[in-house]
Amino acid sequence: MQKQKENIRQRLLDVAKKEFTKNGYKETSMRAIASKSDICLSNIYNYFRNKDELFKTVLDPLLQAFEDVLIEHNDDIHISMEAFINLEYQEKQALSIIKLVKKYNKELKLLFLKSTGSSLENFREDFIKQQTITGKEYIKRFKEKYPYCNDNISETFIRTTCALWLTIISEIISNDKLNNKEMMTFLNEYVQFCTAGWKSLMGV
Amino acid sequence: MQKQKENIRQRLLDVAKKEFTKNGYKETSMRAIASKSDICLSNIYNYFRNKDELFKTVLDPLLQAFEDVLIEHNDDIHISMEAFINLEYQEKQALSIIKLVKKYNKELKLLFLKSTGSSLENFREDFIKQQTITGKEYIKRFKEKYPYCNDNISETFIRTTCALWLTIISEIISNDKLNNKEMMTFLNEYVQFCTAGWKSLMGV
Amino acid sequence: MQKQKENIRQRLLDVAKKEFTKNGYKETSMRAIASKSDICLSNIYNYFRNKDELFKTVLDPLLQAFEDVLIEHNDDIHISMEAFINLEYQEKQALSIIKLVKKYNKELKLLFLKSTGSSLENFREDFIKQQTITGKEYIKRFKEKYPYCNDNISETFIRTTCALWLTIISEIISNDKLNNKEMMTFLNEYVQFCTAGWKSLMGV
Amino acid sequence: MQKQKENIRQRLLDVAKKEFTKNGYKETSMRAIASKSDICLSNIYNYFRNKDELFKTVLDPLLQAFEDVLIEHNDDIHISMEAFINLEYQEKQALSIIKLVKKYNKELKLLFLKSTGSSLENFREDFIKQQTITGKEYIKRFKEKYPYCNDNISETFIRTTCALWLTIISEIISNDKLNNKEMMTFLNEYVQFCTAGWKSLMGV
DNA sequence: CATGAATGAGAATTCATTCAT
DNA sequence: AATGAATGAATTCTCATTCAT
Repeated sequence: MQKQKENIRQRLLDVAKKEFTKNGYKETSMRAIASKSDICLSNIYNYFRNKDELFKTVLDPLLQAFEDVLIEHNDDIHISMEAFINLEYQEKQALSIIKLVKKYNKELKLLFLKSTGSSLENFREDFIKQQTITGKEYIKRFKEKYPYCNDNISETFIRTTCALWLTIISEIISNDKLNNKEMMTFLNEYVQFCTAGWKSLMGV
Repeated sequence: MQKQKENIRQRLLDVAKKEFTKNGYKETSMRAIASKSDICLSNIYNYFRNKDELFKTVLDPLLQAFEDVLIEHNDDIHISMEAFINLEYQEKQALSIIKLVKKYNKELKLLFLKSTGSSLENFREDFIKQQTITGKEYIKRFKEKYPYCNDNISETFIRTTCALWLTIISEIISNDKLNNKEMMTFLNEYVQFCTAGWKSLMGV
Repeated sequence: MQKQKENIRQRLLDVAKKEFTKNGYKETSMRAIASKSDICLSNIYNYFRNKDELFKTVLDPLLQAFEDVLIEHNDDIHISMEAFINLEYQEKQALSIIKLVKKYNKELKLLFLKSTGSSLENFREDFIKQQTITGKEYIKRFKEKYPYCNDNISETFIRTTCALWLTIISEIISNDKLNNKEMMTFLNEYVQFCTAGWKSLMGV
Repeated sequence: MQKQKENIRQRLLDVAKKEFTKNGYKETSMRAIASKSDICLSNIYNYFRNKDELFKTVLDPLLQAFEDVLIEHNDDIHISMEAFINLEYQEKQALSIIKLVKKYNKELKLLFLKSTGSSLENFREDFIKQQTITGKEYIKRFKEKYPYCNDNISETFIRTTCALWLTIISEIISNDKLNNKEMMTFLNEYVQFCTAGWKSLMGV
């Protein structure tokens, strides 16, 4: 009995993910989810309060992962030149992105490209805002450690680099055919590009 | 043969721009446009064949400007180190972007952020595709002129820089309060960042 | 001035005929007629009271011709074996049909196939009814002249032969490619078929 | 997965048949069907995908019957003089038509007289085309069996006799008050008429 | 006469959600 | 928990016609 319930719930989530991903939040109807999952339309409401909650539940694992990454990243943060020089460190970062992207490819697409109309439609914007704060803090502490560096970077530019981060992810997930090696190549280019950019801007 | 007074037409376009910008294409109803402009719903259809055409007409000036910029840019293209070194040239480019963004702030927001559901919803993607082709061509010709440079850049990365270009614009338009000076500061940071990045990547 | 008026009126009628013929009464909009004739929509109402009147005016010549044919036919009616035997007479009849069909091809199509929704939509039915009465009268008088013949023909059958008459016309007008010779061949087959049929039924 | 009770569905079909028959496909609105059947307008769409499907479902039994008749008739076909001579055979044919017409009186009216605008609007035309092919084939095989007969019959005439077949049906169904006996009388007249006609034309 | 503008009724269809059983 | 049924608001769009100027 209990198993049966989970069964239905999972089937709903699977179908919902698929449909939401294919057509976006707004263009996916509860009807469609019901019929494709062979579950009575009104029965869906026994499992999820409404469409938005179903949507959020679909994205829950990704949202969790995002939070984990942020927490880890913030804990991990060590203000040092290392981030600019240590390629190994950078590669590790890149790999963790790839892992995330691989695991949550569909969900990322959904969250960033297809969530208009849902309560998560501002996630991208919110995320950027938060990351911008973190970025500013980072530069401030960097300045404290390396006083000769230039910390006079406009907030807009910091925002932009955060947005770029998401643009990168969007690019990867939009491009279905990238294999692991191509991803690594790409990320290395990106890392090299940004490293040079930041060094130039901060005068280090 | 009916010919409409510009009066009404313009009022419609104004209200439509406002509403579309506020709620996006899909979430804006013809009803709303009608009532906010005090024009009978069915009367709208004497001026625009349908919602999509109204939307496209709102964006027409911007689309025109885009085309002009592209054409001019392509004509203008001169493969040279100058693009990397000549700050004056870069500043000129930056200024032309600022002008575009200032003039079409709302329309840009609309086109890039709120056009889902309309026939222009793929504009961003199409634009990136086209620009990627131009970018690849540019690198190829650059290599011919400066054979010692590295032209081994992945297509994905080129795509990303094009996307970045649009991300930049999106950032500027999302941030309503930027004055001219802040914009210039920001664009200079961006130019410096990218210049350093490209130099590093291409080994020049 | 007067010329101008006729000009517009005629242009309207021409375009209306074309559009009505193409899409039928109901599916043709006044708007379409206005725009295709480059005449202001509301101006149409200076020439025709409403859509239905425009439609009827388009069909007026045909309706006139129909009336003429009926009157002539009724005057002409001479109850005699001749109608069954005299091939020359029959050929004359056939030719007059061809002439009518050739001249009013489009109008006939319109009247019989595309008038649903207009006040003429029952023309076919009304015409058949009227012709049925004539047919019954004819048989009655035939019986008076040739008492040994069988006049016990059901009304339904008489109706059917009238309907057949219209079916014939519909067939000819549906088949755009028939040339004169083919039409004559066809009509002769029809005449021969009906002659034999009637002779058998009436026992003459 | 929703499965509907037959109850409501049937009520809808009944009302739809009535309304469609009264006003034709185009002039019958879903609104009207909803209100006359006391079923919420939007609820109809839980039973039928759209107006056209509702219409086709109403006519489904008739369409089935038509297919059955055609198949049976084609199997049954035996090229012989019998068709011209054997009155018993002809009467059998006539009776089967009567049965069809009695059973599907309303549906036939609907299909042939009121389906403009629906996806079945060309049924009559399509049916005639198909029957014309069958007719030509029949004559060809008849000629093979009875070489002395005349097989030089124009396609247009064959088409016309097929159309006549439908005209007959239309006549019967237009005339609501015919009882069985009158129908038989009428069909016998028709059979006699056609037999004589065909014999004359084919010279047998 | 011509015309720009308006209009109100009506069309089909979709949707998320609710409710009694 | 499951389901059939219902619903009301919303959507885009079409149309014949009228009216003041």
